[in-house]
Amino acid sequence: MQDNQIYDYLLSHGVKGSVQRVAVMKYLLEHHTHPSVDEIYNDLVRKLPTLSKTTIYNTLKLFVDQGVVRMLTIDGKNANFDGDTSEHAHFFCFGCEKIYDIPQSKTNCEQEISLPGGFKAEQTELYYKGYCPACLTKRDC
Amino acid sequence: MQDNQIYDYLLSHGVKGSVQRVAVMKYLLEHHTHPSVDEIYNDLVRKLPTLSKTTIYNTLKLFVDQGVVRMLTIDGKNANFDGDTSEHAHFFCFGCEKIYDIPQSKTNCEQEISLPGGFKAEQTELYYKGYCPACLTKRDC
DNA sequence: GTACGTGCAAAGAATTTGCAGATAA
DNA sequence: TTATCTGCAAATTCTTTGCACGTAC
Repeated sequence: MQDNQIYDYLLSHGVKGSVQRVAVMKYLLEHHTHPSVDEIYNDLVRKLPTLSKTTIYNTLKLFVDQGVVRMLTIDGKNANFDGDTSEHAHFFCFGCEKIYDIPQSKTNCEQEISLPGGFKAEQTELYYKGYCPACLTKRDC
Repeated sequence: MQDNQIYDYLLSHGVKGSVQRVAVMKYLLEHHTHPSVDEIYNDLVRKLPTLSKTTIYNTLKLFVDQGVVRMLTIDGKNANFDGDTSEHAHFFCFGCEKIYDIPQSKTNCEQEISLPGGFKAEQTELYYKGYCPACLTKRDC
């Protein structure tokens, strides 16, 4: 994906671009690994040697506030980030500690409807935790 | 609720009791406020002046591992704890930053079924985020 | 007396803040 | 120019660890 496409993508979400911001957004669009701040930083600092972790924090906070990126708190330790804002759930594997995308249809979880008592949800996060197929095989259970 | 009932409740979940453990469990059963480590500590230290925050951490970790307590990572900052392990979702209000319980029926979210590709979920967490009725009124929207 | 629980102090890790220099419109 | 963005260093906060003492069976 071209940098100027990403620049426009950010602009359309109310975020002014910069070399660093485009790099972070590009990273999230190309890596569906739900990276942590550290992972993003360690990968990007090779291409942008002067990059600072503060900038990663600033950038991700901005992206999350503008709704360009989702923050996941599934692993209980670090925050993880997802450039895919379409409706889907996440699965955290206790074995390999990776986060997997899980399709989430209205049929699977009708989350918009029927919140009682006037609660109004702007976001929904559905987290599953357990063992992924590969780790299940290793453990024989 | 009597301390010895709580002692037995813990024992039935494989946790040996102690003054501190019973106090923490009692606190969680009596306060449905989804408290953080600090809130639990600050309240309990008045009754148990020698109480240490390390003990709260140790105790909660033990409880979560044994499935007596649920850990919530909904607020993105601190961990919160819930002594109610029955199936229900949580709602985090951006205004008052409180966590509310939300009924979660199979109809609302059929989470056990149909995880694709052999994923096997042991836990499910459904988080809503938005504004609670009181905060919605204040903001007029 | 042996194993386990508790609590202090220190260490470690993650994130935020203050501010000065760099950059872009 | 003028506002905004970046990045360093320090500060803060949250959580974990190591270890000595206490407690219970």
